[in-house]
Amino acid sequence: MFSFKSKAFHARSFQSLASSERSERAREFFTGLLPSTLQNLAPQRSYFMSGLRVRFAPSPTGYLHIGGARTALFNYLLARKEKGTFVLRIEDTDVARSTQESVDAILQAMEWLGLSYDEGPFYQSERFDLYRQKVQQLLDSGKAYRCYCSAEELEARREAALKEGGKPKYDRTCLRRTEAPEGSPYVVRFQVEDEEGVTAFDDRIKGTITFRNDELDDLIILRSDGTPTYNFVVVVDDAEMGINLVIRGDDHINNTPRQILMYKALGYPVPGFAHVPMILGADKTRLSKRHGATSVMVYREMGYLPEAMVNYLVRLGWSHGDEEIFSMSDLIDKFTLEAVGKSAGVFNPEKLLWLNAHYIKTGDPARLGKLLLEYLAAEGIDATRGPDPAAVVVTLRERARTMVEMAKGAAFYYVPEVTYEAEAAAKFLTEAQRPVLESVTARLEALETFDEEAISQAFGMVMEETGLKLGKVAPPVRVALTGSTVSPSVYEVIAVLGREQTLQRLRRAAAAIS
RNA sequence: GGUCCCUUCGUCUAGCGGUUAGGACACCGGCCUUUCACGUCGGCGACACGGGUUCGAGUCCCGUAGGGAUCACCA
Repeated sequence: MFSFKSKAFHARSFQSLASSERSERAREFFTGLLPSTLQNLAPQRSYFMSGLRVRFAPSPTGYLHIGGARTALFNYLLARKEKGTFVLRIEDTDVARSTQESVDAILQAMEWLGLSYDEGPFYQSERFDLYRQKVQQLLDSGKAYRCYCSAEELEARREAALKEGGKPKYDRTCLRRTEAPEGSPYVVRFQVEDEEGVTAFDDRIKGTITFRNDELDDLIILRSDGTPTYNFVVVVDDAEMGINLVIRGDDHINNTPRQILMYKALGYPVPGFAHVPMILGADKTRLSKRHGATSVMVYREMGYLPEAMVNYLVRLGWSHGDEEIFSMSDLIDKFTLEAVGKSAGVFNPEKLLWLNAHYIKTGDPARLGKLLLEYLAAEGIDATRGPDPAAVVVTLRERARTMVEMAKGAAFYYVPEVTYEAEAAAKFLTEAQRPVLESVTARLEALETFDEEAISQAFGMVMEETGLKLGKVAPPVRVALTGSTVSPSVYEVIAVLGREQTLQRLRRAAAAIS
């Protein structure tokens, strides 16, 4: 079983936990599952978990986007499948660009998707003491050195090197420096040793990847303002938090060899790596705002269900034979890194929409009914009075692909007075149709039970009486009840609306003909 | 430009030396039908290219081309 090496981390982890109500809740949840004698072990980690420790480490500089969500999902799925531990860490070492709003947005999006974590969220901004200590360790052991070159100098040298066709690599001016300039600002660089050698790792998705060490730069690990940089803290934290498999976007492949060198220099075991391919836009470039919505929470606003998003995201780059539909528990059962593809995938909103329609069609009407209320409210419709939302969902679920579409389609049920579409009224609310409306009104009024079966029979009698086919009877009724020529089946609409509303709308329509 | 990664229908993918190269989304058409949908049946449509290895390559190897990522005191 894993044990924490660093006292500093031990103390700080509790500090972070205490700062987060969410992780308190997670802790209580797991604690409740344990025998009372073991409960005081629970805060650190649950005893029934396996050794796998993975993490999601977003940078809080914006909302949770599609790509990040998929990375988080893969981590989550593998942790749950292997009964491992899923750690959430907030990478906010760039204090200027990080915001609490972004942290909240990311947490909210993960909750919406159903991605729960076991430890964290840990904030790197609260762990600077640890990082400085580790920088000092490297300095003391001669594996890092101070560099006094200014950012402007470096930039100039980089450009010069590039212009001559050379590599924009740090020239190690300060490694050879014998006398440190008194009081000058400096950064700390990690020294890449063994320049003749290679650094290789066996990526769980991509296979073996090898880099020549002389391609690697002496990267900056501590800025002149004393704050550490990403490539360093990610190593320290992943090691200190006992992460043994790093699942992240493949834009990090190029960072991996120097991170491995730092693990070794700090005396840490090197974790496994799994680099998941990027998500591209339709033009095959990295997904960005100009490709449309990339924030997962914007999809919620657009009426998407979280299970559709999860299902779509996982199938983008992963497959299980010919299967397309996966619930979260299916995925926890079936997900493997071996079945993750190597190549980047194009984000296809059409397929997401199809999946969303599927989950609307098959979802629990009571749950969707509650959701519908929220989307109706967003449309400015008060649905506190009127038909049961669950019944409304049943009439609309086969013709709405998003909850927003459903809300628009459901509006007529709840408006106090239907607005007739001009063309619909002109065609179906005319003197010629008045007898039909009156006959339907009379038959429905006489009904003892008001269900679809009885309603259907009533229409049968109307057709007999008037000698008209349903194709002539239904349209004026539809317009009278919904204001539109497009709606669910009129029988369903009548049943859901109820006798009182139906008759009232029928009479109003007949009266409107004049 | 250097380095690294990738390459089966428009898109997501199945395939793990022998298949009429399968499925899904999208698109087109038929059927169903009280509107719109749903559903259902069918159609269109791919192994980037060139060399090898092999009795036999989408599958293995090497090139080429194309695409992507990365080269910061961002993460």
